[in-house]
Amino acid sequence: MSRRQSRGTARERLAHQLRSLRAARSLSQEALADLAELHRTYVGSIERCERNVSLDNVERLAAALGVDIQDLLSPL
Amino acid sequence: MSRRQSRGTARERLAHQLRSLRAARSLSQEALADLAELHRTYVGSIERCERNVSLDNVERLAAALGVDIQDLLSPL
DNA sequence: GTGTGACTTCTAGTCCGTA
DNA sequence: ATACGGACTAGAAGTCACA
Repeated sequence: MSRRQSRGTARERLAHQLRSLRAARSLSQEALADLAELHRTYVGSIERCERNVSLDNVERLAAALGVDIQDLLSPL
Repeated sequence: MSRRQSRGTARERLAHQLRSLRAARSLSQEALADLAELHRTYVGSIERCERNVSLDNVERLAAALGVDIQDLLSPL
C-alpha cells in the first residue's frame, strides 16, 4: 500500500545494520570500535539506538566494515 | 579497478543530492528549511558542504523532500 | 564482551546581522 | 533568494567506572 517510505528510523537502521554486518564478520564491538577509531562504549550505544550519530562517524563505521554508507542505512 | 567504494564523501553526497532534489521541486533553501523545521542558514551551509549533519536531521530533510534517507546519500 | 549512567569537551544547530 | 560572519545554546562526541 505504498507506505510512503521509512522502514525504520535512521537510527534503527544504522543500529541494525551495524549489528548485522559486524556479526557477519565475527567482530566484537570492541574490535569494530578499534577499526573505526571510535570508543567501545560509543559503538555499543549506537547499536542500542541511543545516539544521533553524525555523517562523519557513519562514514567511518562504513569504512571499517568495508561497505558503502548507504548500506548502513538499508531499510529493515 | 574496484575503487573500493566511496564516490564522494557523505557530506558531498548529501550536499549534492539536497541541491538537486530541492531544485527539482523548485524549493528555496528557506522553503525546504521550513518543511524540515531547520534553520535557513543551516540548510545553506549543508549544501556548501560545511556541516557534519546528524542522522536525525538527514532524516528530517529526507522526509521534507519525500524521499528515503538512502536517496540523500546516493553516490555522485 | 556488553550495557548503562554520569560526566566533560567540542561542535552541531540557531539566530542575528551584512552583503 | 543565497552566502557568509559572529555570538550564542543545544546536543553530539568521546571517556570512564561499574554492573
